[in-house]
Amino acid sequence: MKEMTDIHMNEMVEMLQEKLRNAGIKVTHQRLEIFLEVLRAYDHPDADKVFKNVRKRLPTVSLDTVYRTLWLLVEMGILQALGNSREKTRFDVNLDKHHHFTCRLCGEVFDFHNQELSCLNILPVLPDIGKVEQITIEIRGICESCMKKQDQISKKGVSE
Amino acid sequence: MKEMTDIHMNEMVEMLQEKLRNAGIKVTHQRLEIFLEVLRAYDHPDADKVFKNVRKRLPTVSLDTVYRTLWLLVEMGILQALGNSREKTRFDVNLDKHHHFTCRLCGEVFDFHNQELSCLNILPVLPDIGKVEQITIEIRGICESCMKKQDQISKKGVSE
DNA sequence: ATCCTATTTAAGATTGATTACAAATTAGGA
DNA sequence: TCCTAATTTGTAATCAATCTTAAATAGGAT
Repeated sequence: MKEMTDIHMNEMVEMLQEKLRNAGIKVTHQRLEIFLEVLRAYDHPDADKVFKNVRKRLPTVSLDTVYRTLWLLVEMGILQALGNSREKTRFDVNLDKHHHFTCRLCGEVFDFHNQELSCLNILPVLPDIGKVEQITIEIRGICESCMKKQDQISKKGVSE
Repeated sequence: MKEMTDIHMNEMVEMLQEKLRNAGIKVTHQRLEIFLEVLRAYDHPDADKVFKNVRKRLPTVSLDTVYRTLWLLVEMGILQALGNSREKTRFDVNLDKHHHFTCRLCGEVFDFHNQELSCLNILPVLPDIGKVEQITIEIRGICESCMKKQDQISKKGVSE
């Protein structure tokens, strides 16, 4: 799917090294190999698959390092994590079309309605991909109540 | 958030009873109480929260029953499960705007681009809710390759 | 009301992903 | 090169969720 020349890969790894250095984070061969593995992957590998493949080149790498590195790269905006499997499954009465806003601070989930989202016109069949059965739209951010709390804290910090 | 009168609740419970009976599934007070608990909840509770609250009324209910019932109701289309916490987290190089199509049969994830999705105009601040930081759109369905496999199987079944 | 079967309970074991910890190693500046 | 704090390693723990078994319970068809 994703064509990636060796030259392009080298550029990406150099970019990573620079970002790490700028952030004062050590450039270890583990981190580079783990990043390379995700780059190289045609699919979207899970942590265990990355672990197994990196092990072929670094036989002593630990699963822990793979997890820590992957999430580090996500925090740095270099990778993205698909799905929200770290959260517990929540259950909701299946009423009319509505969407969910999850606060990343308190974890609360709020319903909201949005004309544009509800009227999304996704073809029932995506060419060359498959048949669409379900569209999930999840919005994440900070809820009003948590924003107010943050404001109060930052005001306190300034006034002191 | 979700206003639900007692009358409305009764209607919903009757609807559930009818659906259970039509499906030949026994109407137990456990199932009704668990459904009622999700109905009553202003938020979107996880299984453990449902369990703890139902226990207040049915002190002997087991966690196992709560899980079984919640997923039963999801299968019947009466509840929906938020998030995909049953799947492992996958990692992807964070390139340009693209979306993901997950095949529910083989689990493969495919990238695709969609003008309409990429140009979605969500307000950065949802009134009365909070600040938007991230929009995730996940499409689920059956990929081409799995559809072909299914076709072959059904043709085989007919020709025999 | 009776009977058959689905369902629930209880308590524990299991799975599978993810994270925590102490000890050993290493990157990178002085 | 040396030093030190950051990082990694290997193992063990955690956590949600599921399964197991056997016994008890309760729907609902007749």
